[in-house]
Amino acid sequence: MRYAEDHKAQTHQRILAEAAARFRRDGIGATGLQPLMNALGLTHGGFYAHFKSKDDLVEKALACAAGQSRENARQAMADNRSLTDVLEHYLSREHRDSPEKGCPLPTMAAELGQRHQPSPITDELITSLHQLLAGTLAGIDREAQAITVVSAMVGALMLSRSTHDPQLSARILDTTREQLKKLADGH
Amino acid sequence: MRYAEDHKAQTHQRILAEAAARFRRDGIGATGLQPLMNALGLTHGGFYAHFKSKDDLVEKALACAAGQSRENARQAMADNRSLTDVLEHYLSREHRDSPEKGCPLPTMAAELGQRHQPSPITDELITSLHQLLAGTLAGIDREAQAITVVSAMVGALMLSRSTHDPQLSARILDTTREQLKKLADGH
DNA sequence: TGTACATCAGTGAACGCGCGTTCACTGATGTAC
DNA sequence: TGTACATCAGTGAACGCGCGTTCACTGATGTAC
Repeated sequence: MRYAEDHKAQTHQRILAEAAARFRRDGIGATGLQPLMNALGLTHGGFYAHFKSKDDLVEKALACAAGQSRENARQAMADNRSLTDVLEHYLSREHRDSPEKGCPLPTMAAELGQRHQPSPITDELITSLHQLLAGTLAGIDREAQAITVVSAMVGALMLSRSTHDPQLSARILDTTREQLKKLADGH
Repeated sequence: MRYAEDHKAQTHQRILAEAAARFRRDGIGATGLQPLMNALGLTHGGFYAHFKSKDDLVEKALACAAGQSRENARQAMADNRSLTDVLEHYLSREHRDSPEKGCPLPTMAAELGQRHQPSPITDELITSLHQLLAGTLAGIDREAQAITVVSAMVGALMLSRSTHDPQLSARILDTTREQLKKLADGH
């Protein structure tokens, strides 16, 4: 069959979106191309009409997820959103339970460090989070505090996902969130 | 050849130690049994004389690494070590650059959350860190602060390993360390 | 002292499987004449 | 209007590879008689 003019571009985007979701949910190594394509109703052979290799997909899917993250950050800064707002979103049950829609760092940071050819996207992701948080803080220490808050946010989310004990998971999430909120009024 | 009486037990321990190192350095999924055994001068077939399966090894190697961690924590508490001491050890260049000898959480936490049959060892690791940090803090908030500090420590170490930019890596490590030290004198 | 046998940590070929990747092909459509 | 051809997104068999796992075997030693 002949397809609509933008059909291939649409398929390309669908692969990208599905990959961005799976990489964030399962990690890069645990995500196979065959299951990914099948989930979209396609066969695996067609993949290479869209991407040079799995590595190419990783790069582009990460850029896609990072773009969403950066857009979120931009929006939050434009809205002049508070530290409390950001924390209540990042350290929420929803974010913990839907990694496929959230921040790539808690699931992927460990794997990204091991990649042979490093990409600047990891750094951009981290620094865009640093900037977002610095925007919610005040005082001469705000940049240093922002770095610490980001470390705590990413760490807490990862740890709250790592345990199968619902109580421990909730305690990490809730306690870290409430403790970090205290930084809002100039510590 | 006939071996010394404890020869097999020694080999068992060597496999365990090598696995505990590789899991922490490369992650579980990226660690193959064949390369692991070859690194010890053995062939892969012999593995199953020592462990039921890779999953069995993961469980026992994690218990081994967690035991070291717990022993570290016990020692630190017995020595009445300060928050500064703990932070300078955990958020050091050495710890960042030698994951195979350090805390399993920054490398493995994301993978551990995905495991089919959960083990209590992840939780024990996290709570033993919580207790260690609570011991270095004072005030009514010390337990809550301990949870936040552990999140920040694990997050900062993972993020400092995830970037290939030495400056960003050092900034995350140093800034988080110095910021967290401020909690020592009752915030 | 010498021979036959038991022990057992480790060997290495083989298994099925899923991975990333390649490629000749399909088949519905648009275009040319 | 009808036929031949070009297009091209997607198909699916096949590739080599490393994985976890199994198992018949090796070969140096200790033991029995």
